[in-house]
Amino acid sequence: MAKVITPRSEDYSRWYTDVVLQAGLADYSPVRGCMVIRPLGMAVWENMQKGLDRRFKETGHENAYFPLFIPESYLRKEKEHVEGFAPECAVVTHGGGEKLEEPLVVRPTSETIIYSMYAKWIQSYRDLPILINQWANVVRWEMRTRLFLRTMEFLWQEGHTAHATEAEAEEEAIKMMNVYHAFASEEMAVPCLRGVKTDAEKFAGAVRTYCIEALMQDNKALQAGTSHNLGQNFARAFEVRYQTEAGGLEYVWNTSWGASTRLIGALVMAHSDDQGLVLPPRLAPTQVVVVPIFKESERETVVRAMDDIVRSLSPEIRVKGDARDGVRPGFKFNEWEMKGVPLRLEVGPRDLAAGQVTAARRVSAPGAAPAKTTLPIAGLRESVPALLEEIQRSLYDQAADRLRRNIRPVDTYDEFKQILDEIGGFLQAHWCGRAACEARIKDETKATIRCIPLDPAPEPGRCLLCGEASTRRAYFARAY
RNA sequence: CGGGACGUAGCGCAGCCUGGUAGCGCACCUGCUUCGGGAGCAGGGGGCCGGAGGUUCAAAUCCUCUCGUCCCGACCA
Repeated sequence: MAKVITPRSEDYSRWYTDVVLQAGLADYSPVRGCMVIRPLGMAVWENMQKGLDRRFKETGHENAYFPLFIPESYLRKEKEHVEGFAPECAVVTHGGGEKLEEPLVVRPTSETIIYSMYAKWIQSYRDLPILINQWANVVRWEMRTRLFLRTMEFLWQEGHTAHATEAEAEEEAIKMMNVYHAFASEEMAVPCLRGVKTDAEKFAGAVRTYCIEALMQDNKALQAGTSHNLGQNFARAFEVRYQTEAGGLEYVWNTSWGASTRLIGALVMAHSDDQGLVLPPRLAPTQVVVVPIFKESERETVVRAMDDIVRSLSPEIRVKGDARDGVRPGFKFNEWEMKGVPLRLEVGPRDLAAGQVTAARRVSAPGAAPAKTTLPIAGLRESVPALLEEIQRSLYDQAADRLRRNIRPVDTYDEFKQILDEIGGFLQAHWCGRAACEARIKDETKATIRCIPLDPAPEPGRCLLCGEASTRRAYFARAY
């Protein structure tokens, strides 16, 4: 990548787009606002799917699939839901050359169609809980779009559960927020804040929305996953009732939770640099690339050594050998760095003579110079996995350190505005709990309440804006 | 829909002010030499200069209209 754009510069947005396009994660589509996910981006998404799906299964969920088209009337059944989503819906009015009797909405989210089915499936308390997830695409007619972060169509998973009790639904909603949090930390190496949304920021139709919030390298926040306690709102709208053990008839309690291909955007903005994409080893489609270095006369020996190394690491490690002709090693180095491969092994005659390879990490340990090291060929099966783990850990540590340094308690509105403008990051400030104060702060500073921590250490204070009594701090930030 | 910018080769751009044979870099094709951090040389292919009208002997260039894209705002996983 020829560009030298620092992540904190004013060209951050341009830098992000360059990284995505040049690494080959995605491309613009002929339809404005839509995105083509290229094989590299899809492979990252598939790895994310594996990690999330494993966690969903471990917590007792099953996958199912519901239709893309939703009768328009379904969306109207829940008042807040339709008000929240109607403006961004794509609607099909014609099919088979005829005008449809009832327009079909292309799902912006699937609560309505799924809960209409749950109404058929649930009769008794013995049918509960229902714990279902679906992997799908959804469409939201966005005004302004950005690759991965906001596109008109995106891929995601949405979990939809039904429970017999309010407490069980609440527990589920919090559990799934924690699943997202663990996934982001352990696999994406992206540390996140956890908490609950304010009423103004919550999902249309939810009682409470829990979320995880990540911090990007330009110090703007990004919502990375949400989990909603829907109460009985949709159960009432779709008549989802069950007979209790005692014989009574009750509405079920629902949750829904989702995470999308936006996570790929989060991954890029959290780790990548001016060399291009940086992928954490656990999600990298290619974890190790082996680049042979040779003069023509040495070709056969060196390529054979490369093949041996690739074979010895497979299939536990996702490893590729790059024996392409006509491309010089320096070019390959830069290309694989641009594509985010976490670890590169260089094999040349000098290395072979010494029984070793030269190892170059895509990102060095914090503070360390980006120096190359050598590894004995005989021990690669042990040293490479260990090195990948170390890389994964150090990526997380760097991001966690950056997050920690960019959470600041703030007590006056002037200081709040100053830090927002000059530094950004998360600001912990007291808030009285009134929507009017929240709205005015958003209006005047573009900062929103990203979340309120679940277990705040009680701390009396005064609202940032109005000065009324407050018992805890909320996290504010400018966000994507 | 408000405010700003821009449409010239696949991509990125210069040329426009001051009208006169369509250019550069990257990419692509051929050949040789190269190969431990984005190779060098030589040769080559590729354009309705977004579209329409006008002015002119002559328009990428000047004028009018139009279409489209991008950025900033309102909406948002």
